[in-house]
Amino acid sequence: MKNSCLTTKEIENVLKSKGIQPTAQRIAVCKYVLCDADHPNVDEVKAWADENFPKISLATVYNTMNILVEVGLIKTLRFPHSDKAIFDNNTSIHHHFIDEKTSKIYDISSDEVEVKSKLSNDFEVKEYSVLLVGNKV
Amino acid sequence: MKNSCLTTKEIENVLKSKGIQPTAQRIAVCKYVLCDADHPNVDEVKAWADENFPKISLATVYNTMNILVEVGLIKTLRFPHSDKAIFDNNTSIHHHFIDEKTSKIYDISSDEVEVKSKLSNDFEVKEYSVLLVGNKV
DNA sequence: TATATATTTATAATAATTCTAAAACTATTT
DNA sequence: AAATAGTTTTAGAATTATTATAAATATATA
Repeated sequence: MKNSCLTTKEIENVLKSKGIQPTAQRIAVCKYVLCDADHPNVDEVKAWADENFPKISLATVYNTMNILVEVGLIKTLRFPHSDKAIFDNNTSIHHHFIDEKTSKIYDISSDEVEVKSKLSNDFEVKEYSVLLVGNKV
Repeated sequence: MKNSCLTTKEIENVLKSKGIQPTAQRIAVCKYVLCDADHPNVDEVKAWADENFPKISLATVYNTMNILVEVGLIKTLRFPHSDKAIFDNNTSIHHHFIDEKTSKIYDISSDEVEVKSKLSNDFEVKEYSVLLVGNKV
């Protein structure tokens, strides 16, 4: 398993703090999803887990991802080019650039793209993000 | 059928100009999708067609939407809250506000939300759009 | 340790979309 | 106008993404 941004103990504590039982499968998924993963879809999480964890079912992967989204540890993204959900462990405001050819997603910080809303008050904006599409050279 | 923004003749011409044979089914779908529809999904297009056109199959609806996207008459949108494709007959740069509660999508013009990119040159941006999420009052 | 509760699993079910191949339609050639 | 070639539509099968189910397993609690 690759070097992770969080120790097992830390992941356990994060899960507990959110009221989630830190089972072996959940910890394994989190090791990938909260650290090394870069906008993975469910298949990628499953593939990683199959290589780095003795046994996990696809149902548990889906279930765990849904739980992580519910408690706000990750976010679900969907883009026009694919019908698969993509997950993002960066839950603060930021943006995405998607390469037309490769479909690779790049995180774009709020510093790099400025958004100014002049919307009327009846639009109460809670969050926003910019999707940029183009060519990465 | 509701009052449409394009006559049948005009739709025929639009399709022909894109190299698409203007069949009865395609014209019917276009009457809705290019005019009255407001961010419909495939089900909504099918439901409209079932009421306003003698007979059309779901496969033809999918097929027609795909063709319209290919030639650039409409765009596909996908948002985190749903795994269904949503179609937009506004193909120029604009933005979307989605109401958390109702999932209704509001078009937001470029005048209302300003986007300024400071991205480095290796990101060649071809198009972009802002997704705003919140509460519409 | 026994028991209650929660989680995981394999599999079935559902839902969105695409594929297939025959039938129906449209355009073109005669 | 009939024959032919090419295109589109259709019903239904296939595929893919995701959720539901219910039995087996694991964990927490008394």
